Amino acid sequence: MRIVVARCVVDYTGKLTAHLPEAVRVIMIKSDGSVLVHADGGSYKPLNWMSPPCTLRVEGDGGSQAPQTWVVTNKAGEALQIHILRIEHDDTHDLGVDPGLIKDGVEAHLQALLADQIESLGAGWTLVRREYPTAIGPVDIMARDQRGEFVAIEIKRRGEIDGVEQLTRYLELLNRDSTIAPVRGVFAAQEIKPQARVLASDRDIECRVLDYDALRGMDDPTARLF
Amino acid sequence: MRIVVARCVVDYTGKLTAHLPEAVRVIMIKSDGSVLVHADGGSYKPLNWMSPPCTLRVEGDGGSQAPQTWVVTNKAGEALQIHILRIEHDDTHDLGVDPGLIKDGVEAHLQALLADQIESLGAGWTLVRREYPTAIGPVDIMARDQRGEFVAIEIKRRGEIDGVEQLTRYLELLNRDSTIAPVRGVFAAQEIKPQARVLASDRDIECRVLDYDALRGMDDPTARLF
DNA sequence: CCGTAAATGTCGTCG
DNA sequence: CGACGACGTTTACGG
Repeated sequence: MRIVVARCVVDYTGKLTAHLPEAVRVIMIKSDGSVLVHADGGSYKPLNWMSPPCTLRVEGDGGSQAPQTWVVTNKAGEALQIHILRIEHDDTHDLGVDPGLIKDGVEAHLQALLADQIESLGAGWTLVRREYPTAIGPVDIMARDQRGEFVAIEIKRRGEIDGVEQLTRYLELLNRDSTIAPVRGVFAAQEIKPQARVLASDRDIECRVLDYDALRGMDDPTARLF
Repeated sequence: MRIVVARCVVDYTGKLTAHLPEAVRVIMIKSDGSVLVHADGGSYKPLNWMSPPCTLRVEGDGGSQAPQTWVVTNKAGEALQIHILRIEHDDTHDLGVDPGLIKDGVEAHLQALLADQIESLGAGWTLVRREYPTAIGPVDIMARDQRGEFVAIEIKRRGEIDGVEQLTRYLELLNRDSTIAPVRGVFAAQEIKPQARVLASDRDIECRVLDYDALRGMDDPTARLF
């Protein structure tokens, strides 16, 4: 990876047009050719960038410190032009291949925990299957209640309106199938936004707030991911 | 901004748990305290990060090159631990305040172009207004067709299911208003995904694919943003 | 500060 | 390779 600190002007043309006036910025050039232009603030998103695969070409190089333009292009015709006015720092490091990130705690894990502890939603409930397939996509969990009636469960970390819409579409479809109807819905999330709760209530969908730590505590500790 | 290249092990605990095994990575520490951990690949998203506002504390510093741990925390109780094993590079640069990004060509621009050329959707159509207000948010464009009936137009760069849901919510609300009902819907986007098209069709919403370049070409060139 | 919608979203997974 | 949904989404905008 090459790391350059330089006074520069940057222009992007592609999905949109963007322009950065003259200032000192950090330019990262990764070994796959991708380029990030960072300011000293904002969050992790660069001011401008080009994603791989792309190629970098140097124009008007009149010497190592002379003004020059770096042009990064890709197959889609997008272009990032970096006009270098003065280089303050320029260094290249060999980082090697990164071993990558190990994650835990996302929706998939919530789903696994809840499937293993389906009775936490109601006594006598049984698991039909996870990722229950339908024509418009899989239902997170299909279960049956103590009376044997089907329950479609949609799981989110944060429950918002679009999650209720998603579950509504599933329920509409599932209830056309006379072999399983009636199917009711449960919207389960670690946190449910008020507007989502209102919409769910309006559609007779039950909301359940999940306690991730409690589910983990009840879970078989040998099943830890790491 | 401080830029460090170091062999490190990184752990994040917060909204989830994440672990990065030992490797050489680039660590950016911005002046607002935020931290990014980048590998030499992937896209602009760091492997791990902490967004501002947050604070960095150094633990177990046994000398400038000795193993040490940087702990970045925020008010929400999230923590990023960076175990520094060996520093290959460490430099600080004063970038000053960035003048910021100037953008053009996003949905707002599509909306402006389409509002100016509303007849491209149908002969005799007239613009009622852009950002037509409703209780649940503004409709991108409200128009009337050649017969004077109202048409609510939702504009996206990429038309997906959630855009159709959004327009559906607007239409449901608008059609309760007897002074403008019936209101029909048009889903307009540069690109419309098949599933979105199916859902729109099911709800009697018309899909229209927008040609951005053609709309620009017809547009008054003096109206350029920059 | 909360809530919603947009994003050059990016990233995984699965067909 | 494209479609689809999740994301520690982040970010901008309005009430």
